[in-house]
Amino acid sequence: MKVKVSVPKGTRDFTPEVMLKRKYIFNILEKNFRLFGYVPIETPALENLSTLLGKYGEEGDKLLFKILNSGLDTKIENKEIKDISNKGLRYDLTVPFARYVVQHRNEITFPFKRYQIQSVWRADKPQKGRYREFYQCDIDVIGSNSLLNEVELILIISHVFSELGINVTVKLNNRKILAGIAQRINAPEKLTDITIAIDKIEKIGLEKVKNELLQRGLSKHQIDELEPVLTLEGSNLEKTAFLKTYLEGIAEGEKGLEELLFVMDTLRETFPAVYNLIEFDTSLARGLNYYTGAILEVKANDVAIGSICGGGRYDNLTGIFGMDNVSGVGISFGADRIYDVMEQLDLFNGVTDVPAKVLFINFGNEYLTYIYEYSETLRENGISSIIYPDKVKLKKQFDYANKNKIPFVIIIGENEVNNSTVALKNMQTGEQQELTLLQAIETIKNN
RNA sequence: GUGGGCUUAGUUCAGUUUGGUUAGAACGCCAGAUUGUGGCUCUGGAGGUCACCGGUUCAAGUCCGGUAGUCCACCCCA
Repeated sequence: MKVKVSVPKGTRDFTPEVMLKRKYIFNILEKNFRLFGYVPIETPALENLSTLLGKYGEEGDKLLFKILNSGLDTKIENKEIKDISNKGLRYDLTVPFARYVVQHRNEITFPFKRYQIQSVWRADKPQKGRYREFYQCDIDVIGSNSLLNEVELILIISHVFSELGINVTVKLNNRKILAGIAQRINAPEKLTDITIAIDKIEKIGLEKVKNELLQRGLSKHQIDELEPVLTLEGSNLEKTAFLKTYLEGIAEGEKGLEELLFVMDTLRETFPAVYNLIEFDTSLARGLNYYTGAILEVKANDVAIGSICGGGRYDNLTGIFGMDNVSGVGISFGADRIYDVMEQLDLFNGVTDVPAKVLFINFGNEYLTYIYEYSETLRENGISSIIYPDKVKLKKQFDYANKNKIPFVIIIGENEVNNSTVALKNMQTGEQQELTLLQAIETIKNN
């Protein structure tokens, strides 16, 4: 009987072909994280609901996957959520990390630089570039207020995406600037409404944003005062020059601008090429409400997809768990979206791995001792090798090499045994040579 | 959470407009031509309860309703 099988909505299987490409991305990320001295940790897929709830805003709470308590009756009627569920799947890696830091505070030497590459889950409605289970690759520095951490994160972004071959723009802003703007128009309590509305300026245009602001309770006068910010254009320096005047006398706003300028100036003076990726964008808001300072988002220049990396500074995330005065800053690379971007731009061309470099043809057990010995020698030389397990017709064995993109086939039969050689066939060119094992190894290595 | 499109062989899709005998193609798969040499070619073969459940009808892949999945937009977000 035939059974219909499938994976749950919004989740995916990864085939070997896809996994080899994903590994390529993860390897580049991890290599760069290590080069900057970040160390790995992992946390459980499950967290206590009390750890997760209330950290991501109202919207985030709704998107949390909650796990039923074990030992429940099979029928649940009229139960409050707190009665039936006290655990949930992690929604991101930052909040579990804050929990980790608080819990392990006595073992950690600050500033603590960690990276974490694990999947997260959101009960979102899936669509393009949006999955219910996806990987985040986070790096955070916790226990340091220095803005040099922000500088370093942007430097890492630049390294990673240049190595991957993706042209990006790093959009930069600061929550304190946004707060200052809200204060400037006498609507500090409307900060969230303002940021949600101005975030859409590029998408829906000035007039519609003004309408939305009216609906969200701002006065005509306040909106007029806000308008120069909404229409702000020009170079980073022109924008910051405007805000310097606009935010004059508003302490929080001035502080935010000062932080932003420090990050930008440092990069301009030391890494001009990296600075050129940066765009100061007053409309960048970011939804997660634990951010307090710098916020940033990375967009791919050549593909229309949501942000592929984002993050910022959070001054008091550990405070929620009872550990005050520990500031953190971090970013999260969205591996699945990076994959989609690279696939669309055809950037995997020639970079992906093959299952093995060499396939040994099986002519029967009488040649097995040679095959085993030779394949071990290849492996000692770092050359991955497969022995075809069945003695079947050559066509099938060659087909296997083709389909798995294995570049070389080694044939050992009666002739080769008599001559103490191997027949090495290059599957791309079709060229076949009778060589000693050492010569064969050299040929494979040089290819 | 709101709105829309789609679902037919392993895959990509025709067929649905106008209901009518036995649902097609390409690619892929298997076997042979070719028992120590793959990609090309030729020959043959397997593979479908037309997503599921129900309704209308003498008759449903085709019309109607529901469910699920999937894709897209909005909301929000990686």
